[in-house]
Amino acid sequence: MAGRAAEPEVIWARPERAGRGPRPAHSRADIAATAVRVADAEGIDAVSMRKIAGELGMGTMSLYNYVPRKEDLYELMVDAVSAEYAFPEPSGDWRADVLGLARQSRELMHRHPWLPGLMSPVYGFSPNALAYLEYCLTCLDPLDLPYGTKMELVAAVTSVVTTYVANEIATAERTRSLPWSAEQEQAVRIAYLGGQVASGRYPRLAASFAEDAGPIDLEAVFERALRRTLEGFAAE
Amino acid sequence: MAGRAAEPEVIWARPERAGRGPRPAHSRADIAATAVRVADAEGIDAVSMRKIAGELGMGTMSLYNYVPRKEDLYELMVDAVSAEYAFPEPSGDWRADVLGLARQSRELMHRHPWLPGLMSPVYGFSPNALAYLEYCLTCLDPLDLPYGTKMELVAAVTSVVTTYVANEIATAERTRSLPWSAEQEQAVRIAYLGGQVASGRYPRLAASFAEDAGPIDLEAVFERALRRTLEGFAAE
DNA sequence: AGCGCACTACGTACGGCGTACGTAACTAGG
DNA sequence: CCTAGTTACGTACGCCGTACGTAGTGCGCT
Repeated sequence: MAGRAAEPEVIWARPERAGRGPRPAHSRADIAATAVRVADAEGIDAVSMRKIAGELGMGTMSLYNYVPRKEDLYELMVDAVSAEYAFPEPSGDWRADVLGLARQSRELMHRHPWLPGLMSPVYGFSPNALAYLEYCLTCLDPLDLPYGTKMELVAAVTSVVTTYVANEIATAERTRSLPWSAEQEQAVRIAYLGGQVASGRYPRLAASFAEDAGPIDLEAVFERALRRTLEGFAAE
Repeated sequence: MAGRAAEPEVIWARPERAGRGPRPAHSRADIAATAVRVADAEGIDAVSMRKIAGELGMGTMSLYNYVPRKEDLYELMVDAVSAEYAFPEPSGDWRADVLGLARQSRELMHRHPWLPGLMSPVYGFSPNALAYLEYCLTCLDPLDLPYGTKMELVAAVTSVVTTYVANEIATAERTRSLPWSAEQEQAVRIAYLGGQVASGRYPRLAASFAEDAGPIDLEAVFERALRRTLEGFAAE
């Protein structure tokens, strides 16, 4: 008889400790914490099965007993940092509560800059994700809308937060960790962009660049985007 | 004297044909089109420097004469498919025009499912991206807002489109191309989720799942998200 | 005109990656 | 107690991006 066909995996459905066999030497929490530490310190590309196994003092392939595929390791990481959320008692002002949560998300992503890149609809069912979602819905209790719409609100906020913070992080990361200086990078981009814009093919872009041009306050942009998103639902 | 230090690269600033040396045997357009074709047919993971060079009939390392880093190849790809946009004369109804553009984006991403994953603020300066941005601003001419705010509108729409279509594609892709059937996957996820929700720890989630539960119309969700986003700016 | 240099082309090689597979030790359920 | 399923781990395969060295080529400058 052929071996069993591959089965769908949801890592959260698989028990941490199997009945038979030797007692596992490590816990899922250990593994996740190690991967998070490595990613925070050396970037997400440093998170390889070899590296994490090494950090844990186990052979590379032993890690596969705990984490069947690398993607699952990412899933563990996202769940692990999601435990950092604080869920204070909802105030009754759903807008303020959701804003607070979004700000927490932003801080979380700044603490773990690899997080936006791992955000995926697929990871939406980890234990801490469920708790997060339940808390969001609790904050939205005062809002008289069907749950379907509330879910869309949560999705919209998540989308805004993820995209905007990803942008913040991308620009910040490019500043450091590149073999050339930020000034050089800026100079090259400005020179190129200036040339294009000066060509006259993009009059509105040119006008846009000419407009005031004070330094962009990323946090203010973030707050505005959030408020607009919430207003869209408040009006509903 | 040591060799020159690494210099910042903007591929669009580097001329396609250098003055000296033999005439290049391929064009950037060829290369981009080949990479797009491979990504469309076999997925973005099939786009490797070796593979693309092979498809073009050149040695692997020759490709590096055209594309200094793999990231630049991605940038070429994004720019290439951005040429598929149609830019009809703006109607004067900025909302309708922007909606039309967003729908074009959605279709573009469905034609090239790898596109959302390559979207990055960094690629915002390719020739076709500039043309897209200029056209967006043209559509927004009737709207009396500073260019800074119009740029935020464009960013907000882009964010919504990218996130939502990425979700659509992720769920669709997981359905095919997995070694197990969609029904199995569904069954496992439902079983796990059902168990969690039934535990009583997530009463609002449970209520949400219980609510009507007709099949989700992804396109309708997309349209609603867009309209809410635009309303946020119309009210400003 | 002709020289030199920047460029094209390409093979080889290095150090990584994810992970399939085989083997040995071990422990809990029947 | 036995045995089946688990843990642990080394080896190996086929990929990947790309640094580097070498050879040939044709434009720009003197």
